[in-house]
Order: sequence, then structure tokens, then C-alpha cells
Amino acid sequence: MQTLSTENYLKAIYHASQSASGTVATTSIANKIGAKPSSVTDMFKKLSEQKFVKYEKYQGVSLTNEGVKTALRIVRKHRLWESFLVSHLNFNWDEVHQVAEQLEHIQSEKLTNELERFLDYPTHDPHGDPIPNRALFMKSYNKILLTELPLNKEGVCVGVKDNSSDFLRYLDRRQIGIGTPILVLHREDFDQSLHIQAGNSTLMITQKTAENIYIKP
Amino acid sequence: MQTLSTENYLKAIYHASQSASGTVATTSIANKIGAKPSSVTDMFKKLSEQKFVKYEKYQGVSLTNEGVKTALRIVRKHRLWESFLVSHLNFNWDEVHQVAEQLEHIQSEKLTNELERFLDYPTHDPHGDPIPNRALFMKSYNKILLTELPLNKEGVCVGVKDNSSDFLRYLDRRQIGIGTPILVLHREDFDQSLHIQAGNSTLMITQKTAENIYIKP
DNA sequence: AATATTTTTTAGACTAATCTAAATTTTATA
DNA sequence: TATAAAATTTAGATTAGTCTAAAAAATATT
Repeated sequence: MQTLSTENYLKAIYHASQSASGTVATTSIANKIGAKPSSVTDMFKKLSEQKFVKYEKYQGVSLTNEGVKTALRIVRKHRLWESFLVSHLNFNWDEVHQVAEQLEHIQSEKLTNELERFLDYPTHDPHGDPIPNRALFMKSYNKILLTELPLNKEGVCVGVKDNSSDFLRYLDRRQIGIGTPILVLHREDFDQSLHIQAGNSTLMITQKTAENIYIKP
Repeated sequence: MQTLSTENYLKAIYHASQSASGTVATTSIANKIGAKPSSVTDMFKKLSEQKFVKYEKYQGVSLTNEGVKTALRIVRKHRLWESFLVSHLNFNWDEVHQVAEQLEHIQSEKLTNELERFLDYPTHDPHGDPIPNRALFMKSYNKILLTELPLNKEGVCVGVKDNSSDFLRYLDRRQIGIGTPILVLHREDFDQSLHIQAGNSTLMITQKTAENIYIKP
């Protein structure tokens, strides 16, 4: 049985090891969790004793199989709850994260599985992230960043990299969401800004924005 | 802002002060919470500093207005979640308590209010207990114990006093639930057991059972 | 390669919530 | 009403998770 704190660490380590290469550094977790590196070291030792991570002094941690499974169980709950909040409780995609951070710790297999059934086995959450199924398996379609979409090639927005409210509300204002068809009309060499067609409107977006939008070509 | 522990204490004090007379004793809370009386004393002091209870050494506690409000907010969430679990997630009325004990601590006014709307503003939970509305107001219809129902007078089961799984499953087996019409056919003087008509079937129940069933005459 | 910088760990302390054991107060009983 | 029993509180200890400050190791720079 895990505590709230260990669950948060395992989730943070899981996400960090997705983007980076296997092992995860103390400071990177400290930043994510909002704790001091010394606290993180303490927790690494604890998680290591519990066989959730492999830890070597000064070498960072990597999740064991058990650690990955535990993290995925939390990710599964988080994304199912986010889906529920948006589909049935009138939450917007930029409002769900904070509440899902709490709901993901509720312990009840029946609850999770029934919620999944009630939502009709969704495969992706409101931000386009894949939802692990009961066997903790998920497949994310191969997606690219909008920066990589060739000129005049049709694509569809399937997710975002940055999940912050600020970014999501910015996309709302530009009428870009999951499922929006996107076409790159022009790429400005000077600053890498893009002229795109998003749905019915044409607009200009910065490189930074394009780097945070996932596209299925 | 309260911690999980203080919320549990406030809820326990609220429930205890409903049945008893205003002030609540240390031991009674210790039993409910599953803690030692010394721990309860510590918490009483803390809650008193935070103005949630009035506490006098050796004299027990009573909730302040703020304490009642906080407790009712938790009761509201608990009962809304129980309703959701039964109406949409295939939980039985004897399975909901443990999960609702966790869900009741989720902090999000929007979540609570949207859940209430989604459920279409239920007034009672699956055990017949009244759900406080947004203004924390609830009205429980005047109900009596089955032991007090006169012979041959129609009544309807509107709730239970004992919420334990054992009792609720026992009622399931006897096909007694919220809404079941009940008629007392005979009261045995010897042991106060009852012959009743419940729905379409007649059956015998003990005094102890009858003492835990609420009836609207 | 030697030194400076950054990262990580250790050591020791703090807080919230709990416990046990002993002391005190209240309540019940003879 | 004096004494016994029960309830409550105090004192001191424990655990999980955190912190700061200092020490140690790894990495980067000259």
C-alpha cells in the first residue's frame, strides 16, 4: 500500500522518465514535486526499499516493473477522471487537472473499472493523452509536433504537450482543440512562426505554440 | 483549510452530536475514529484553537457554527458520491460507504455542485439519509422506527439506522429496501419479533432488525 | 589535469498525528 | 460522603514527510 506522497513521486518519476532517457535526476523530481532535493533523496531511498525504483547514490532512479505498474494505475485514474469531468460535469479541459490530481488517489478498483465502463472505455483524455486500460496497456498513435508538419499537408490536432491552463485557454480563444483539422500555409524563416488554417479560420502562431501541439498527419 | 484528519473528526463529532445531546465525549469519538482517547484530546484542543468546536477540559466538545458548516459540507459530498456510485456505477448500497469516505475529502466546490446537478438534485442518499443542498440545508421527513409502527397501518421504508454491510445485505436478502411498503401483521409479545408484509411477501423479523429500519407512516 | 561549479547526499531539526504510561478529574457505588 | 471505577488529560516518545546547512561527489571549465 502506498501513501499519497509516494504515489505522487512515482507518477512524477514515470512522467520524467517518459521524456528523458530511463534514469531520472533528483533535481528534476524536486522541481516537479515542489520539494527540496534533500527530501527527494530521502524519498528515493524509501521507494528503493519498497522495490518501486532502482536507486544508486548520485546516479538517479529508474522505475522497476512494479513501479511502472503503480504509476500507470495512477495515470489511468487521473485520465479517466479528467474525461468524466469534461464529458459529464461541464468542466473545461483547462480546469480538470487540479481536481484529477486529488481523484487519482482514490483507492477502489471497482470504482475505476466502473467509471471506465460508464464512460464507454475511452482511449484518450481531454488533452489527447492515452488512457491505460484495465491491463494497463495503452497505445498512442504516432503523432508529430506541429513544427514538424510539412507545408500544405492536412493534419489533425490530437493532443497538447503543455497542459497549463494558460496555454489551453489560449488555444480555446484561437478555436484550436482536439480534432481540429490543421494545415500549414506558410512557415516564416525569420522567426519560425506559422501561418496556419485551423478549422475554417486562418491565423498566425508562434514557434513556441507550434512546439506544444501534437498532430496526426 | 482543514486536513483529512480534522475533517474526519468534525464529521464524527457532527454525527455523535446528532444522536446525543449537544456535547460529545472524548471516548465516543475515540471509538468512532479508531484512535486512543489521548489522541482525541489533542485533536479537540487543535479544533478548539481553530474555532471549529467549543472545548472545556473534561467536559467534551460541541461544534461551533463554523464546525457544523464544515461537517455538513463533508456530509453533503459523502451522500452525493454515494448516490452517484449507486445510480451510475453499479454499486450496491452496502458497498458505497468505504469509497465515499475517500471521495468526501475531494476539495472542489465546482465538482460538488456539478455532481449534484448531474444527479438532478437528489434529496436523499441510497440509505435514505437526507443530502444537504448547496446552502447546507436539508429536511428529513418525519420518520419513525419500524418498532413504533402500529399494527395494520401501511408504512414505507425510507431509511436505515445501521449502515453496516452486514445489515444492508441482510435486508437485500429479505427484499427490503428504500421504498418497500411495509405492514405489521402481528407483534409477538414474548420477544417483540414482528410478522410483517414487505412488498409482496410476508416474513418474520426480530426486534433488533425493526429497531434499525425507518418508516414513513 | 586542476579547479570551479553544480548536483546530490548527509546530519540534524521541525510539524502533524499518533501512541503508551502515568497523573488527574469526574462519575458511580457502597 | 468516602471510596472505587471510569473517563480524561498530561508528559514524553514515535513515524512520515519535510526543511536548512554543511559535506561529498559528479560535472564543467579553464
